[in-house]
Amino acid sequence: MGRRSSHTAGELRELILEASTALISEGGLASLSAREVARRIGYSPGTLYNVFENLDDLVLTIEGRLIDGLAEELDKVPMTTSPTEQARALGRAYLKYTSEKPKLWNLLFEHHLPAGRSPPAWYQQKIDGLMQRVEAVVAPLMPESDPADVARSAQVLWAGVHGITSLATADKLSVVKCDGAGPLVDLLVEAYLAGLKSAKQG
Amino acid sequence: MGRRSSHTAGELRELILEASTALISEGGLASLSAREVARRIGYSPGTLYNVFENLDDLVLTIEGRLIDGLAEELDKVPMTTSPTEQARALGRAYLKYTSEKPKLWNLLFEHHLPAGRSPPAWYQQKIDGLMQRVEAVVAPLMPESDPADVARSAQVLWAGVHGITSLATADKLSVVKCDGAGPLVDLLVEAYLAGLKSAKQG
DNA sequence: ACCTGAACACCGTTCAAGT
DNA sequence: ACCTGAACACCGTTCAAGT
Repeated sequence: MGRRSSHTAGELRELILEASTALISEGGLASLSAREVARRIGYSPGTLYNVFENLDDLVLTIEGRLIDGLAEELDKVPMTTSPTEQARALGRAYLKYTSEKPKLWNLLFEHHLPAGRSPPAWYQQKIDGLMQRVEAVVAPLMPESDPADVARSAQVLWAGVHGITSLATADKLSVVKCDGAGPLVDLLVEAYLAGLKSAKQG
Repeated sequence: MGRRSSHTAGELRELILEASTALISEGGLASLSAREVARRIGYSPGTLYNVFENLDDLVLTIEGRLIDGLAEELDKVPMTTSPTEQARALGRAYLKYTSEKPKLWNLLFEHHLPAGRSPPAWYQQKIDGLMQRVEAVVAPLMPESDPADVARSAQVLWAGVHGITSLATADKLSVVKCDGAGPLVDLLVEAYLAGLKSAKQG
């Protein structure tokens, strides 16, 4: 049929991303299919491949937006309180963001590139950006420690919060009830940071 | 062709599970397909459906074996040392088990039942069994606390270790280098438990 | 330049038909 | 009783052909 021109290239791209995001939000990565996206936006399957290299490319783009969205939420956390309070707020923000659209966030863990391929450089940069936000909060709590120790402590804190939210939103590993995850995040942040302090003093 | 009888029902079941496990170990859940399993064991696709209800049923069976395998490893941890040392050993055992076959362990998080369906009762029981092992180690550290607090503390510890191993074996979220995960688990266990103690005393 | 739709090589699952 | 293989309804991706 040839050019349709009812949408600009940018609009078409947005249409595809919106439809894909909606599908994943409802049923996870397994519900995403190029043909279903094409159906929903009224184009043929081939059109997706004019805009994205393939489904992996499309999914990576969505993942990038998810990470950006979390970074924005973390930036809203006020930095005027005590470091421990900041860390708790950071953890709560992570929990809130990821449990509001759990299937979408789960995309970061469900989706794997084919064997040899590694994620693009911008992807790792976005992840690093998240980590830096955590380090900035942990650093004041460890004034005597070198940067490598601060980085490790931040990684552990981050991973711990991730672990709680991951198990809370998992449908099969419900060692944690989703409603009760908030207090668990608080407990982790408080006990872990208290332990860090006492170790440094002792 | 009719009956082949070169394998008993039990042998056939084992053949299917072995081929499936091999496929997942190599390329994750995405690499599993009923047709490929059938090809590898020299049967037709339909045969799988005489043995398992469907692929979800097959995958749940594999997941059950993975959980059992982890439980066995945890049971090898000596219970003669201090509770903190036991907890560290438990965390290390989890890390070792899950990072030896990361794609296989990832199955528990990649695989989702269809919308309405929930996992069988035995599944949750196996998960509970794991949690009880952690609680048994945490309980002596919190002699003054009621069982609910012990349970929550154990959940947080478990989730934290899971978070570290999860990020260490993830191919895209490498906030944690896989080699360096051991010390991070130690750090989490030690700091968190130290923090728990000081909170109880304070 | 942009989009289509047929084509190719795959899927999961069912079930009548064969031995 | 057990197994097959064709059938159905799907996939991702490509690309010659159309406007």
